[in-house]
Amino acid sequence: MAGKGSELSLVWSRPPGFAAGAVACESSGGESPCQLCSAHHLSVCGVLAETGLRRLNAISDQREFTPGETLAREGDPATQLFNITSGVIRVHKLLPDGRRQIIGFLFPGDFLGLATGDRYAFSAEAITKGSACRFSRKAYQRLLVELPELETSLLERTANDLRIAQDQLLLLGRKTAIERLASFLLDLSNRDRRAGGEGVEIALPMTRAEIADYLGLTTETVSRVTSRLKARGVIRLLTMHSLRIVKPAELAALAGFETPPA
Amino acid sequence: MAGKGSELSLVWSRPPGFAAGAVACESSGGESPCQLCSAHHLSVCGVLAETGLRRLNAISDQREFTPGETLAREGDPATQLFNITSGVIRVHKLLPDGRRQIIGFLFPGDFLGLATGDRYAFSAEAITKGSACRFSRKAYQRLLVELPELETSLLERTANDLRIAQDQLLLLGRKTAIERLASFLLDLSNRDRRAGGEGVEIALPMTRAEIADYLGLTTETVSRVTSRLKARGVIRLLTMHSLRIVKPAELAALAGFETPPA
DNA sequence: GCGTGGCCTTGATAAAGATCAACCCGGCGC
DNA sequence: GCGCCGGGTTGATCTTTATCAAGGCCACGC
Repeated sequence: MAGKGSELSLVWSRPPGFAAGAVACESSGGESPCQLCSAHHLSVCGVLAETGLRRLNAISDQREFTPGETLAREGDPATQLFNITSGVIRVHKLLPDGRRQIIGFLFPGDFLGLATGDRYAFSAEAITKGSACRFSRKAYQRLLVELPELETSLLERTANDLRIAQDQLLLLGRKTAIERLASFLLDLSNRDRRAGGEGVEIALPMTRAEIADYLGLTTETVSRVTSRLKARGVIRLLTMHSLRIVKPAELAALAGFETPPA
Repeated sequence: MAGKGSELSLVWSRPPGFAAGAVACESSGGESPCQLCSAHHLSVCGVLAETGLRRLNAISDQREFTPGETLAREGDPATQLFNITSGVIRVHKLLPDGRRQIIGFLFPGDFLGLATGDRYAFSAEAITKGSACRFSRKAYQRLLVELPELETSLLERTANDLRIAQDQLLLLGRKTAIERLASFLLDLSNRDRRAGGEGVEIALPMTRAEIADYLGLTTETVSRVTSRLKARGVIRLLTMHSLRIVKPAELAALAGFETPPA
């Protein structure tokens, strides 16, 4: 009763950590386009062998995007799936009066679009220019049946996204403004480390307003709290869109990071 | 590279809506125990045919629980998975100083325990007495490889859980106290309807403190806001732990339900 | 039947963060 | 070069919700 007729509910997905796979799915026209994709080792498709990759490639095309461009709109039919190969995307939900909650920021290797039901439950817009592999949802679902390792990988990521969302529930429900910002900066730091960086110099491609809408705060509060962290010598602003973590331990302590009591 | 060695990251899962399946997985000792399970049509295992069910049943045992009992503790090795067959469970995370965020309430048919990494990222405790099918995580993961329809079903549910979590992000990040409570009551109403009820008389098995920790509020605020809804004639309290929705439309309007602007 | 404890409600006050407002700064177009 | 504009910071005030406190209700045990 499942497996073939079931409407798969895909939402969006990030690498659970270091993906161990080999290659990815950017199709740029060369003889093995996915092999050249710079997001290969971070993507769901990273688990696929030559054959599977070719099949995935066959149903994908490349989509470039520029800042402000919309990839998906909340409420629209969810016909397309994306695998981000470069650039940064923000994903958000709106209330009728315009209040916005940013659900997440997507970076290369993240997967976008797999929504419960047949309509997007969120909007996705580009923050920077970039590119993504685009799939028809139907075709992707059909392929999933035939590539169980892809389905397993997707389940893994979806479960990981769920864990991340649950961490964010704790943040939004119970953390103070400074704890929220500290947690956010540590997340960015960890992401940078997973991508091979030092996790010390952090890029902030998003605006203060976007950070605010992600952390359930206002721009003013984000700005004030940033200043407090700066004043305490925990961070140093390099430019408007990059900073350095000077005291990682103090930042972690402020974040109340994942340290349940005895 | 995936599919067999991959560490599956199972978290917890609910029915995406009406599950169309046939039978479920409670093992009570009869000749086809799963067939008799009252949660069969709500559970992941609902998609399995006779053979698959028997195999699942072979690796499961029945676990009864009483109010206050702990099924999983945040930080402990995540060795067990549960499929709730009766009763209500609360799932929460803690900050070092004891602040609590309830991640969700689990009802019959919900799936619990599939955590990223090898430790539970949350605690799960019984609110009422009840029972669950218990599985070893390892055995379950092994079985998933052989029962692709089960894996598909699990992916579907995990994606659905993710959508629910994202709705909750919007609630915690951007909704006011009264909007949060209204949304919560509508969720319970919808759940009741999916379980075959009218969605009008709502059971509240949890305490005010638990509602507060789910909605990112305090007990006092939950109590005050409940009183306001009562005063406006939107709801009527029947007992401490059940109420009637008198004006569903008004409640939905207050909840700001999923109605993004034009 | 009475006392006790847990849970809930309501009131008074306090605090965190939102809102309103002014100003700064840097980039861009003209 | 100058003015404009979007984004960011900082300050003053206001609002929402938390916190502190008191009291009510109900179930349970003795």
